[in-house]
Amino acid sequence: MGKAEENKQHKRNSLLTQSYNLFTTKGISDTSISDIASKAGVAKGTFYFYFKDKQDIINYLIARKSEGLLVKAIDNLKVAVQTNPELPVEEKIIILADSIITDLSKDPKLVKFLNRNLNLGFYVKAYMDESLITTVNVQEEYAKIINSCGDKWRDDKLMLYTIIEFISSTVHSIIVDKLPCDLNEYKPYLFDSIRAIVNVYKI
Amino acid sequence: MGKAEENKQHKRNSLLTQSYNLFTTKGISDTSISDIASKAGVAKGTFYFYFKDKQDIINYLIARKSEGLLVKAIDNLKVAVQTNPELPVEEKIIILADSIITDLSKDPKLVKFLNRNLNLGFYVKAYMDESLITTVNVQEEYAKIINSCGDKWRDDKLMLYTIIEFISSTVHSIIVDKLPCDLNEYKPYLFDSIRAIVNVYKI
Amino acid sequence: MGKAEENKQHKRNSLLTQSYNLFTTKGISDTSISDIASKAGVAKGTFYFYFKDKQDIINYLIARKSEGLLVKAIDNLKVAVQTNPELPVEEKIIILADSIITDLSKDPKLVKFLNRNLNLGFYVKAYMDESLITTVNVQEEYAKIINSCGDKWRDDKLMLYTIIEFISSTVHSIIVDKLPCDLNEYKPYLFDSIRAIVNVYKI
Amino acid sequence: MGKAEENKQHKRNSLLTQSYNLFTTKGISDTSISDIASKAGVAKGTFYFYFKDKQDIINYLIARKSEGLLVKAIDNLKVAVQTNPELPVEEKIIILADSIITDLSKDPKLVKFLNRNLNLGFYVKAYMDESLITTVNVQEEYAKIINSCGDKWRDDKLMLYTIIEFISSTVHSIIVDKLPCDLNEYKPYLFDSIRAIVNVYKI
DNA sequence: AATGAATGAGTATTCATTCAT
DNA sequence: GATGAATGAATACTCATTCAT
Repeated sequence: MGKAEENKQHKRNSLLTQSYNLFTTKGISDTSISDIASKAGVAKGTFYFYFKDKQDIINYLIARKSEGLLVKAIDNLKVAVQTNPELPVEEKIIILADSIITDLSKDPKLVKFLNRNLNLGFYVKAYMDESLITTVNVQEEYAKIINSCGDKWRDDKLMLYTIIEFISSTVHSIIVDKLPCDLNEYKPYLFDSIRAIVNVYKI
Repeated sequence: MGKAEENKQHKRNSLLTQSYNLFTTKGISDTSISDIASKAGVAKGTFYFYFKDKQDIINYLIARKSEGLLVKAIDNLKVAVQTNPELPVEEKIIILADSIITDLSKDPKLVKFLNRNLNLGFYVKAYMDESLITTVNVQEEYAKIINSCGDKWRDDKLMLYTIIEFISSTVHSIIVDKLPCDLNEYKPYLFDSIRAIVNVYKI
Repeated sequence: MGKAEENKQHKRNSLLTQSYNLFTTKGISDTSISDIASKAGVAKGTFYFYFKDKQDIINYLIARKSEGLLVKAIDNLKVAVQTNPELPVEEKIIILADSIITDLSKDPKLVKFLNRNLNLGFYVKAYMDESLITTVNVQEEYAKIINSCGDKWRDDKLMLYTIIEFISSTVHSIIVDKLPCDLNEYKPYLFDSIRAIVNVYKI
Repeated sequence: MGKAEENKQHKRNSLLTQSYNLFTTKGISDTSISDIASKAGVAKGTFYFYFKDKQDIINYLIARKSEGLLVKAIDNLKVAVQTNPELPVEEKIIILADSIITDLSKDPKLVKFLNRNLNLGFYVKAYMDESLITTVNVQEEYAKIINSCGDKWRDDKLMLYTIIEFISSTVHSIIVDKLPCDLNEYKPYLFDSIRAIVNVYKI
């Protein structure tokens, strides 16, 4: 990567970082492109050199942020497996879910920003390649985990979709609106529900 | 209700109906108050006599539409119970869910409009009273159904919350984006998952 | 016309007048809607209440201005006819043409603004009714003049179209660019040409 | 011409060709320098190496296109003269006019692009030399034709100016707006009018 | 209760042009 | 000769909201 290319990456990153800050503090619709550009220290037109429009940068951010959560969850799982190699799949998935939920609960602004769109980071390829340095292929990693045990599945992709949707939607109201109850109160139900869903997909 | 009062209700209804049509065809952000007023045949200023702003009318619409779904589901359940009085709770809930999902699948524009906010129609009281003629108290009815059987629950409200979030989030992507699979393909998994979740909440 | 209606007409007129001044001094594309609104003493949004966009107000102006020329030419002809009632058609048309050309030569900015679009004021009905107070129907008047004599025509409307195009295009370069010669030098040729064209259309 | 020089000419030509395509399909004001550069396969900055700005390239195009029409008309006339050497001037001019009109009627986009500016190709020297390979001096050729006969003229240049303006303005509306009548219907009047104008300039 | 004229802040977006490489 | 990243001024247009009638 030449010096010019480095500089481009740097500006692009600055736009992503600053826009995320503005989106989560002022709100998406109250953040103008002008705001973003000036916070990032570039001219307004420069924004349009790097991103098509506001939705474009939002999509990159969702991808980036949700992939971050998913990658960190995998890392946490790997550690847990080292100390306890014989974990059943359900418990592996619970560990993943717990990692994600814990991170989200620490960052309500992120929850609000993702707005039940966690799945976008998992499924929508379009926004992943360019913005991320990670070489981890998230989908592949999750497939590995699910299929590393002796269990057979009715449809493993559908199970993952279901669980991610389940987590991101139930947790959203609880973290953002603190309704209908506290997260800690909800967690046991949530984890039991996840275990139950996993069992539905087992043959 | 005097003639004047009737006229007011009529205008209010016209605003609600026409705004829903515009929201679902042009999209919410591409629909202006001006559009709504002119379609409803009233002056722009009149809109503000009936509703605070755009979000206000949206909330009334979500309440109206989702309550409609929930009420219809109860009706369908009542019919089913008449022919089969000994239905277990799980199956009652499946009948409710099936009614809601079937209605949603027939009306993708409604799904898009509700945008995973089905719960709003269930929980947010504020927008219910004025806009609806129904005298059915939805929450009460659901409580009755769940507790009409011998089963005891760890937390019946939380169960309902969980199931409604679960349905509205998983079904949203499937109906709107037709991803990751077809609704008919997903239904068996969905119903099995609901049954599993119900069991989680049983003592 | 109520007071409110009068006020509206006044604002509309102010927008037309001020925009014409700006268009002819700064040029059309260098005049912004903002400029027009502020000169007319109204808010930017108010411009859009009266006119669709810049082209809309331009069309009204062209109609207004070119109709003005055509109406004045008729008036001049009427005077000439009073002193000399037996004028042949050719000479009547020359008097009309002379009136138009004389007015144009006194106002090069108008020539530039009309930009060979004199015909628009004659043919395009859409922009005439609202902006003009005149009750003179220009087209009808011209038809009367042409058919007031014993002559028969192959196609009187086509003749008029031809002559107006002829005048507005040849005179444009001469007045705006002062090329290829002076207007006074060109006039005899122009008038002879008009007479010749008139003869072409006589049966 | 060295290889580098050839390459330059090639790029210049590409810019001219591609900009003409864009101007006539998207319209002049909806075509940006960026569009032109990318279609021509060069960088944005390169455009400015070859042309001053948008108007500059437009002028070259008008010159190129209208000179093309005028040159082709001369060729057609030469052929006609071979079979019929005793043609009177009027008819020679009609042959030229017919050639130009026929070409224009086949290419309404060109008519729209030239926008009554046919004369630019005839008179404005500035844009002729560089862009054209033709060694034909159009003005000279036309002078030759007009003076090849026994006739004497009051002012031959003015006649030519008048006729070209006359053709380009009347034909413009007819081809672009299809108003006030069809070209074929108009042609006899047009040709008769041209003959009449020619006679006006004869001594 | 209803109107609709008026507001003017606000925003996205474009684009010609420059200049360091 | 060529590039394309960067600029930032410029502009059209929208729209929620108000308020005198």
